[in-house]
Amino acid sequence: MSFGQTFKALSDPVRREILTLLRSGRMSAGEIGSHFDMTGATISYHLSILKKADLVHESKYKNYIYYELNTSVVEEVMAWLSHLKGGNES
Amino acid sequence: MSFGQTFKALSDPVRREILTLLRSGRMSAGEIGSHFDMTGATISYHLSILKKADLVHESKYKNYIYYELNTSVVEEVMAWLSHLKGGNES
DNA sequence: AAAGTATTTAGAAATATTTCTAAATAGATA
DNA sequence: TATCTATTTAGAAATATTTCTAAATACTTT
Repeated sequence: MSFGQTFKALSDPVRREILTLLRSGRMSAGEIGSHFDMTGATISYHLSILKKADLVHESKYKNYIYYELNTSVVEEVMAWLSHLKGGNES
Repeated sequence: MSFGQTFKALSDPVRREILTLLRSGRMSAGEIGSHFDMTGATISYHLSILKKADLVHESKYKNYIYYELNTSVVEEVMAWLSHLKGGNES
């Protein structure tokens, strides 16, 4: 995991909204796309960025690809931020 | 404050390193720049991004401009991330 | 006031990001 | 098997980001 990749993934409003949608559970690519006024190809691009940043995991079922939040990376980012404001250890 | 701006600011490695430097206290622009193999103009550009994201504050003394971390925005970002992984309230 | 030091601003070049359309892939159903 | 549905990939256009050099600003010291 690289923080650069993770923060870059988090820097786009569409991707943050996708993550927010996934708070309530796994969702297929198409279902995610239906919340946005964009082509499926664009949504797929954003999902690939989130996947590379390991912020989501995918699983296949029938015709669909389901995405779900990976909270462990979210926690790593929080730990980095916590260290930042944490004071002057090490 | 906009999360987009904040995450974008955090997505660059130079800017994350500047913030890490500022963990140990305020520092002048030149002192910050001396830690990088880049022109002062480039460092100034990065500082302006951090400033716009409200991640740092500046104060002037004599010839120098000092920068320091603004931890309150760091906390707002952490709160957003916490909400993300937090489960399904609201 | 003149010269020096610290920092920013302007403008340009190289690179990266975001979006689209069109085509490709993969799996499901008729 | 042929076709339909869901999703991704490729390629291109528009926009944004990062870096540099050169010049401008601002404050200090001589």
